[in-house]
Amino acid sequence: MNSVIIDCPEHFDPQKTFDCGQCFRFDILSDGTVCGVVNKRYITIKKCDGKLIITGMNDEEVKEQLIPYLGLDEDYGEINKDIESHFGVYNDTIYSAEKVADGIRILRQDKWETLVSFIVSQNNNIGRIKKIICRMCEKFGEPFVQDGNTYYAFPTAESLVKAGEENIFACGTGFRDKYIYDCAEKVNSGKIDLDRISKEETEKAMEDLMTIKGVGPKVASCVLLFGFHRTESFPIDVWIKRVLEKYYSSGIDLKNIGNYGGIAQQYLFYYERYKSGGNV
DNA sequence: CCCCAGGCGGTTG
DNA sequence: CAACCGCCTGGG
Repeated sequence: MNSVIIDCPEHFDPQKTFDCGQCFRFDILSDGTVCGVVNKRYITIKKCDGKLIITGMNDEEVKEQLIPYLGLDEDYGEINKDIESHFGVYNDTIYSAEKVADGIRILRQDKWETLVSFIVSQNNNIGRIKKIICRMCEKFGEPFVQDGNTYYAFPTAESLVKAGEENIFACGTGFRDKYIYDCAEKVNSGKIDLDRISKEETEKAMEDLMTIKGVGPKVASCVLLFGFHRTESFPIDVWIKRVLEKYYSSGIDLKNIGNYGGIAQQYLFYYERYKSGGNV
């Protein structure tokens, strides 16, 4: 299998990036290789001696698709400075978090896939989220063959509508079956147009996403951050709630955290889970 | 056995 | 509008 080798920019760690909870369809091997499906390609990424070794895509695909997908076109040195200027005024927590979480980048994932994935994620744990999504892909996603192995694309809205609530439930979704179905129905019928939403102001985009059953403030802001690349979106989950109480108890103005507050959120999230000894 | 997991919808006071 | 409660399910 031929591979593409490119220079790895500073502030990029594939392992942390794919293991920080923003995506659910990737595996990390014991040697640190990241594997998963991106745009109907099964790819592997490994960082080695300042290089990235990539399989599953050719030079052009890496350049056109993978670089933006990984967010390698962004200057995280500058982003970190911006984050520090907004969070550093409260205390030094953000500096510690940056140190631990350095290398995480916000991926540019597919909007639809991100939306469904974070509906599945509610009141759930990562291991089970991954299993559910995997089963949904195997049952309703379009298969493709690469190097003699069969892989699956993420199912389309149409295919989930066709599948129906019961078959969605059979993937182990539990009570979220109705939510996923409602979401698929709204996207498939055009009631929800993700491309249109992607052009809206963040506030309005939040509102529109929350018309889908099972999408509240947390899910919507995760979808905006991870699927729409709204890096200012700051999802508040139980971990971040704890972080805010613990380190920012004297208050923090969440309306004024800059254009990269969502990336800071990922740093803080990773930091807190790391400190709790958590399998991050 | 109980508790919880990167919430949300529905119902109450 | 804040506070609560139940929810599928698997793992600790």
